[in-house]
Amino acid sequence: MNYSKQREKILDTLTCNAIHPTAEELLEILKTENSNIGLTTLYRNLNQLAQAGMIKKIDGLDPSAHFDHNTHEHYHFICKECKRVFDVPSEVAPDLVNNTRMATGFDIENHDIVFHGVCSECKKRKENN
Amino acid sequence: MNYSKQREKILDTLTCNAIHPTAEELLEILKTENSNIGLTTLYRNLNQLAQAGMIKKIDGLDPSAHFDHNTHEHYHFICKECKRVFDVPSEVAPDLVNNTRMATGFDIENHDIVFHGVCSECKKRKENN
DNA sequence: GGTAAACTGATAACAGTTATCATTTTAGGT
DNA sequence: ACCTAAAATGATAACTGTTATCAGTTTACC
Repeated sequence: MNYSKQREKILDTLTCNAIHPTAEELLEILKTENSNIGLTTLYRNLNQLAQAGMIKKIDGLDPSAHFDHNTHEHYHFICKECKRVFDVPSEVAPDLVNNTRMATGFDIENHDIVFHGVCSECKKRKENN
Repeated sequence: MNYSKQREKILDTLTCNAIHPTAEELLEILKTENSNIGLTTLYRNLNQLAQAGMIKKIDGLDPSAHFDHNTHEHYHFICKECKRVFDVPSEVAPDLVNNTRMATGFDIENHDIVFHGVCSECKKRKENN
């Protein structure tokens, strides 16, 4: 993998915008920063960075994939009201991989957990109405 | 929700083919059983059944969604070799929802876990080569 | 400085899914 | 049974997110 100006910018922008953006959302942010990166280039680099383990691709949230600069083990919660994506610490599922390896006998290389529900802010807002 | 011949057939076929098929796969199975159900009808009914809690929609496996007649709490493992989808019992993650509720303060309505790796059969096959 | 490999980005294609809508089926009341 | 309104069908067209193509540009290394 060679250096590229665009890839550096993409990684920077994702790191500074820890909101788990989709590719489209990231493109918008880049535009507002006067970085007109082509859509193909964006997708290509996001996939390359994910493959290299430098970012994480989150599937199963929307039709569209979200991207996360945080590569440490953690999970995700999506609020069905405001659609924001929140991090969930991996401690909520201790021994998950070991338990699953024992239960199934399979080699587990990675796993994702996605929670759906209502976040604190939206819960509060709904109660006040 | 009114009765419909097509919906009954779709639910039956999904129940008798517990392989977590995609919509396209299910359509193929239906065709071999001489049930020519329209693609739109299939998608509409799968979504309706999922909404009604009679089946489960599994996202985050492929680009395409898979469908599961088993609505009891359980998780999924997809083998990156043979692409088959296996069930994982929910006991591998005890107290997951409670822990997450405590850690985040959010209302959790549902959650999914997807494991990726290599299943026993494929592991064996690879070792013999 | 030259060259091979890697990268860009506009365009076109593609896959999975949903909207549209005229026709048919279902279910409940008279 | 019949009438009617609501629900369901399915062919077609549209839409969304993503990837392939490919000529031109940039990178890295001898």
